[in-house]
Order: sequence, then C-alpha cells, then structure tokens
Amino acid sequence: MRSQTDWSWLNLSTEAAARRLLGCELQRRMDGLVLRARIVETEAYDEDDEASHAFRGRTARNATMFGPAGHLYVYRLYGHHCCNVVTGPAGYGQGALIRAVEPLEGAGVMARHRGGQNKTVTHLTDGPGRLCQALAVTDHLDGHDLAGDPLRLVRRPPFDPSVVVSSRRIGITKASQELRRFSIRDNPFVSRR
DNA sequence: CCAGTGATGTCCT
DNA sequence: GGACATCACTGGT
Repeated sequence: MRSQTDWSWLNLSTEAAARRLLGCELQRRMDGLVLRARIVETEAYDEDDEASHAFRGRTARNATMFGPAGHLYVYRLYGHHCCNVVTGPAGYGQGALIRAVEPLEGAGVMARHRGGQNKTVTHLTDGPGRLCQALAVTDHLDGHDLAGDPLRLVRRPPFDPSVVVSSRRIGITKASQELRRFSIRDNPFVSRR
C-alpha cells in the first residue's frame, strides 16, 4: 500500500532534506492523547558519508534508510533509541537524525516518559536518545510510515534561513569535520555543545 | 570527566 | 556460533 502522504518534499539532497525538516512537527498519538513537538536540530547522514550507518551498505539494521522517504529509521545505541527521518530517493541510503525537538503539547507526559513522577527532568527533549524517550519512540517504530498514527510527521513552513546554523556533528569520530548538523539559532531546546 | 549500556558488525573457528 | 570491538548516547561526578 502506498503512503497516503506525498513525501516528494523530502526528495532532496541529504543536507537540504535535513534542513527542510527543521520546523516540521512530530505528532505522537498514544493512550488517547497527542504529544506534539517541533524539530529544531538535525544531522545529515547518507551512504556516501563515512560516519553513516548506510556507508557500508544495506544490513538488517539499516535497511529502512534505503527505503522510501517519510519513514522512520530507529536504531539502538548504548541502550538508547535514536531515530532518523528517511529522506531522498528509495534505493539510496539517506536520512536525517533528529537530535532535538521543542515540545508543543504534552510536555508533562514527555517528562513522565523521561524520568518518572518525582524526579525533575532537566533535559526533556535535547538529544536523540532523550527525545525518543520523551515521545516513546522505540524500535517497534522502525520502518513506520510517518503519514499516520501512531507517529506522524507534519510539514511546516521552513524557518528563515538566517536562523539556521550549520555545524559539526556530535558524537562521531569519522567525517567529524563535515558541517552536517543543522539547528535553530538560540533555540533553548537545541543541545548545548 | 567517565562509567554504564546492549545491539550490531566483523572476523575467527 | 562465539569472541571482541565499535558506537549518530545519557546521567551523575
């Protein structure tokens, strides 16, 4: 079955797609409620990039990256989950790691997902593992078409290019000088690093 | 700063 | 199948 959403707006170069996702919204529906968050930090990865999971070709883990745009690639790292929005043409491994989001609705529930009741949560959604925790994204959503429930990606107007900063990616050793991280200037939910 | 973390990939029997 | 290294991270010092 084809996606009911037209994902052609994500059919861009890896960098352009990672930039375009800034400002777009993730809507998580669960337990009869909705969590909404705006993407404020991404990183570009593709199969020609030494730092990318896709660099050494398709495997069981990264297969989603080689599929069609608009699907979610979820993987585990150090016991945490991280997620990418798959971009570009199917057949070419490409995606944007979501590094930080800004809560729009349901921040209380996100905090509960993150830390439980009594604990004060300081870093709610800044960091790829943290936002997956906040939005209850686990590997059961790997390969999910973001057209619909339980997790939807909603296109939003782009930020003004003047507020988008590109910088070096975080936590990688290979190709670490590449400016493939994109974030919103002075946004408090962007990770401090 | 660094320990914990657990799946995955690679190379070897 | 098994041993070992690697790793797009987090949280508490």
